[in-house]
Amino acid sequence: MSTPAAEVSRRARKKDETRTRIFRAAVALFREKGFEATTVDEITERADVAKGTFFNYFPRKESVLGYLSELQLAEVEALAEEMLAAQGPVRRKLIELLQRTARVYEEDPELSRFVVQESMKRAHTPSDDLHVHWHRLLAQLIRQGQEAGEFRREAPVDRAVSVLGSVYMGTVFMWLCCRKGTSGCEEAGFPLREELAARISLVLDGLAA
Amino acid sequence: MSTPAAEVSRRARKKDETRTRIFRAAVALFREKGFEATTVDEITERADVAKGTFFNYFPRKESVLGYLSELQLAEVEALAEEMLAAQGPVRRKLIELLQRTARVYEEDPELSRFVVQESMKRAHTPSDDLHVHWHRLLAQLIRQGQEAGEFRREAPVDRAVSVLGSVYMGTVFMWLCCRKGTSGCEEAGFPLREELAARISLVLDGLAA
DNA sequence: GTTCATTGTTGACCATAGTCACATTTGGCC
DNA sequence: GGCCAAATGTGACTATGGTCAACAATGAAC
Repeated sequence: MSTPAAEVSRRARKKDETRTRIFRAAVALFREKGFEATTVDEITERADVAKGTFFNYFPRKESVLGYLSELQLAEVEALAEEMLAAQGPVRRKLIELLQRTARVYEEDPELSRFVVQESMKRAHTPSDDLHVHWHRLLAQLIRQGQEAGEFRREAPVDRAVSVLGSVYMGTVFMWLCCRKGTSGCEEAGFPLREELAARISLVLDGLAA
Repeated sequence: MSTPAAEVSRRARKKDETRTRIFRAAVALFREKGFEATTVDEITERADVAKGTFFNYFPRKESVLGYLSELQLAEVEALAEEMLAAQGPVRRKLIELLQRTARVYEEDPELSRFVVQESMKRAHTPSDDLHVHWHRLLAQLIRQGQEAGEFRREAPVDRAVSVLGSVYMGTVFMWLCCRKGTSGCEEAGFPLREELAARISLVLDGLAA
């Protein structure tokens, strides 16, 4: 073919395969022995590539976590569109969206702690496409609420998104750090989805009397 | 003396001196060349101690940042007490407290980014005395607001503190990442104290109509 | 099938955070 | 002063994340 073979040239395929192999090996090891305890050497050994190859695909060890959260966010994107299109009070849709998004962390909280930490580092750099997109989706939902007369129109949408985002991230991260079994926390922590709903409700209703 | 010499034995003094010398050298270097670009070797060289000594006082390079934020928080503590005792609407006191607390980050935003990042890592572990204390101070202020009839009594104090804390941290961190000159952000960012006040107000008044 | 630029792979190499067994200092006790 | 246990200091050493110059595979053009 003389065209650049729209993403299916042998090269592109091999490249994708290699990235996936490295990614899979890395995540598997992270789950088995923890993020910090896993070395890049172990990852490349399991993925059957040289060490240098790892850094061709992921500039830093932590970048694997970034890629993981990209995949996770992609899954949630469909959900967000669904919520935007759904009927019913925006308040309920907002809370349900965030609750269902948070579910992914419940699968592997230990690893998620590092994923979220990495996310937070990048979350606020305006050049991060991932979070810009997420921000935009939330913004649409808020605007929907304003148009429906459910939310106050004076509140700037961007500010509202930032506040809700902070509360979402803060809640998730606290839950990840406070679960039973986490070092420095023997007590049972709190139920993530319930607390998330409660805190978002608090923001919606306001603390003032 | 036969008593343990209430913290002023020669040993204790020397220990303190050494810790301070290491701390000062570290912070000076962080400001000069950035946190990541500074090596532990450089720090110990400037402080005139062996490398191992550094790790006697700070288990990890990042711990220096933790100690720095302890010192900063201690300064702010007096301010918090002052606010608790002051007259006037709790809303205003709360906003002023957070605004004035945030000021410390404006002095050296570049370094503060790492300080705050480190803080966030520890912020949510229940065993961190520093943040427990901060949490308690905020809680007292909120309770004051409830008793004055300014804040809703149904809202659990702990939840309110967590929400306000998340918004505070999120705002500060976003500002630190989005200032003019930060990589990936040419635009001017936003004025920290104004945005902080606006977001806290949003939480107090609620987003719902 | 030969050539060649481009893209991808490799592993020896480097920098540095963090460890540890040993040396030194301290201060209480006789 | 001389002794000792505990606290503190030391720097050679290790482990590991990350770099890079050389090398190999690829595929387009002829």
